Amino acid sequence: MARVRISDVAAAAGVSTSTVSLVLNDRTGARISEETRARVREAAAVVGYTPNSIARGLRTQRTRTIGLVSDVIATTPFAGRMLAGAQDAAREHGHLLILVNTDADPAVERDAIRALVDHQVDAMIFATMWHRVVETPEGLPDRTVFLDCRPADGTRPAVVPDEVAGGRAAVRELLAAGHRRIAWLDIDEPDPPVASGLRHQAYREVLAEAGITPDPAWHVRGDGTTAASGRAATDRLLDLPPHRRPTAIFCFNDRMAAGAYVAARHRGLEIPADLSVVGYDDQQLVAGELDPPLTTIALPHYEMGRWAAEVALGAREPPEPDQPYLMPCPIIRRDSVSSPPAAAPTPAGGEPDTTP
Amino acid sequence: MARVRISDVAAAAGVSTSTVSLVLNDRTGARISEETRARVREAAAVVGYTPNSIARGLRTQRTRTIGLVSDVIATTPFAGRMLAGAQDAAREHGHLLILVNTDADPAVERDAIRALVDHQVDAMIFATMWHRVVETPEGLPDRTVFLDCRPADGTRPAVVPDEVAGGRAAVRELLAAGHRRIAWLDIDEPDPPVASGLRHQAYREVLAEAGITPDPAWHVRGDGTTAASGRAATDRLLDLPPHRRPTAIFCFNDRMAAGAYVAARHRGLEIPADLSVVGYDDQQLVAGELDPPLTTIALPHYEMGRWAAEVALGAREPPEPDQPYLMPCPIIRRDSVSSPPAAAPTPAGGEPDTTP
DNA sequence: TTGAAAGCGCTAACAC
DNA sequence: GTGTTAGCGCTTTCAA
Repeated sequence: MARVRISDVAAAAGVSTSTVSLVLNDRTGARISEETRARVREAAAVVGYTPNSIARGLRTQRTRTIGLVSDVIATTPFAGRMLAGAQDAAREHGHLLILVNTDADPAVERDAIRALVDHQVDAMIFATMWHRVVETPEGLPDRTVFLDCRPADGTRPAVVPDEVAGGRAAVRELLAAGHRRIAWLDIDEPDPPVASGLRHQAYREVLAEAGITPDPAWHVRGDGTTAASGRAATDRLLDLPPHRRPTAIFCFNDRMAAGAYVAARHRGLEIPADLSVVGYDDQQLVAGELDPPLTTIALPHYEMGRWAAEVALGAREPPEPDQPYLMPCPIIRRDSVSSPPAAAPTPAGGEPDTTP
Repeated sequence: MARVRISDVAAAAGVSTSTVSLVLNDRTGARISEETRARVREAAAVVGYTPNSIARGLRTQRTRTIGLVSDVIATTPFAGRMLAGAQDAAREHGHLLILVNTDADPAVERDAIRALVDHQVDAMIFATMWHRVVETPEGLPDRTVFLDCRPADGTRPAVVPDEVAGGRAAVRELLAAGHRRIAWLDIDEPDPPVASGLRHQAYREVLAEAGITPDPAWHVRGDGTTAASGRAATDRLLDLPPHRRPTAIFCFNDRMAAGAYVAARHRGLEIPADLSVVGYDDQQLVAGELDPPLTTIALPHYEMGRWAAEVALGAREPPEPDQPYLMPCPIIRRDSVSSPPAAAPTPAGGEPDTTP
C-alpha cells in the first residue's frame, strides 16, 4: 500500500495542496474558512494522511530529531536512566531520538557525528558514561549539549552531577548520626575520575567544618569495579587499632560498599550497629538488595538526560551559560547508618581545623 | 556556516551536479573518466562535502535508518545488550538507529510507530523487555522484526531466547555432576512469563530422560524480583526431610539464586559442596559477584539485537520464516556446581519414566 | 479566502 | 563521457 500524500487529501477535499498544508499546520496567518478547514480535516482523517517527515524536513530544514552520541552508554546499568530522560523530553517536544554508541572509538565517534549532522538533526547530545572532562569533538553542531561530561573548552551547555554537594550530604549524614571517625573509601585508578576528587573535597570540607582532622589512614582505596576490592580496603580500616578505627565509611560507590558489608560480616560486625556505611550511585540491584539496604547518594541520571534534551531543544535555558549545570544528587536513606557503638572511644587526634 | 551542497562541489570541480553524484555514489554504470572522478573527489574533499541525508532520502525513498520501539528496554539492566547488538549491526550496514521507549503505554506506542513510519525508516524492530507473546500493533511496516517477543499471529520474523535448550543445559549440568534430587525454583506470577513454562518443560524432559520422577515438593516458587523470595523458597526446600531434600537447585533467575545462597549460608551449608545452584540470565552484578560465582544460563540479548537488525536490513534470512528464531542460551560455568555431598542418600521414589 | 508556482538538495532518466 | 531536466512530498511566498 502506497503512502497517502498531501495531494490525495487535496483531491479528496477538493482544494489545493497548499490549503491542506495551511490547515493541517494550523497556520493562523492564512484566513481559511471554517468550513474549508473542517472539510480538509475530515478528508485527511478519512484517507489516513500523516505528513512525510522527510519531505517536510527537506523543506523546513527542521527534522524534529535529536542525535545522541555516547561512549558506552547503552551497555551499562546507569545508561538507561539517561536515555530514558532524554527520550522522554524529546518525545514531549515531538522529537525523535537517534542513538549512536561509539564504544569510545574515535573513528566511530567521528563517523557518528557526521552521520547525525547529515541527517540534519535539530540538536545533539554528547554523553559519556562517567562524569569526565572531554575534548570537544570536531563537527558538533552549535546546538550541542554535553551530558555527564564537561567540555575542556567550556563553550557549550553541559550537565554533570553535583558531586561535591552529594559528598557533603553523605558525610553530614554520618556526622549527624554522631560519627567522628569517618573513613573515605576511594577509587584507585591511575587517572582518577572527576568524581573521586570532588567527593574527597566534600569529605575534607565537611570534616573540617566539624572540627575534625581526618587520620590519613582513613583514606583507603579499592579498584572500584568489584565488591572484593571494597572488602580488602575495609579490612585495612578495621585492622586499625580501636582508637583509630573508623566507625563509619563513606564509599566511592555502592559496589565497594557491598564489599565493606562482607568485610564487616566476616568479623562479626553488624551494620549499622557496629559500622555505618554510605555509598554512592544508588545502583539498582546493589544498594537496595544489600542486607541491610544501603543508604547512598543517587546519581541523577534521568534528570540529567532530561535536562540535556530540554536545553538542546531550546525549551530550557542553562542558568549559567558558561558553567556546567550541577544536578543535585539526592541522598537515599535506607538502613546502613546509625549512631556509632557506645563503646567506641572518641578520636585521639581530632584537632579542630583553625582555618579562619 | 552554511552547509556545503553538491552544487558547490560541482562548481569547484567544473562539472555538473549529476557527475558529482555519479562519482560520489560509485555508480559503475556511468562511464566517467578516471581523471574527472579524481577531480570530483578532490573537490569534494577540499570543500568538505557530505551528502544531505534528508534530501537523498526524499529522492531515493531510503533513509538508512531503522526504528526501534520497545516497552521499557532502556531502563532495565538487560536492555543495553539488545540495543548494543542492534546498534552495532545497524552501524555496520551504514544505518542509524532511532529509538523510542513506550513504557508499554499503548497511546505512546501508536504515536511512536506513526512517527517512525513518517520518518520513513527503512525497517523497524519491535522489542520487549521480557520474552512474551504480543498482539501485533497496528501500522508496523512490512519490514518489521520482533525482538524478544513473538507476535500472536506469526506473520513476521521474530527472535527469542531458546529457553528450552537453556533449561536443558542447566539441568544436564546438574545431572552430569551426579545430582538426582534437583529442585526447580520457579517464578510465581498470576500470568507467568513464557520463559517459566518453557524452562519447566525442559526440566521435566531432562529428568525424565534420566529416569527421574521429580518430587512435587521440589517445585517451589518466589516472586522473582527479589533475592528474599528466593531465600524463602529455598528454605522450604531445605526444610524437607533428608531423603527428599534436593542437593541442587535450578533457579528461574540469578536474583532468586542469590536468595538461595543466603538460605544456604544461614544453615551453614556450603555452595557448591552442600548445595549446587544454577541460575538463569547471567545478570551482571549478580551472577559474577556472588560468592562463589554463580553458574548460570546467559540470555543472548546482544546476539538477539544483532539478529533482529540484520534481518530487518535484509542482510540475513530467518531460517524458518514462520517460526521465531530460537537464539541459543549458552551456559556460563562458574563455581556453584559440584557433585552432591557423599552423605546424601539416593532418592527414594525415583522411578524411571516409561514413556516410549 | 484560496491556488499556482517555486524550491529545499539530491538522484536518475535521458539527451547529447 | 557528461550535462540537462524532472521530480521525490512538502511548505511558503505571491498573485488572484
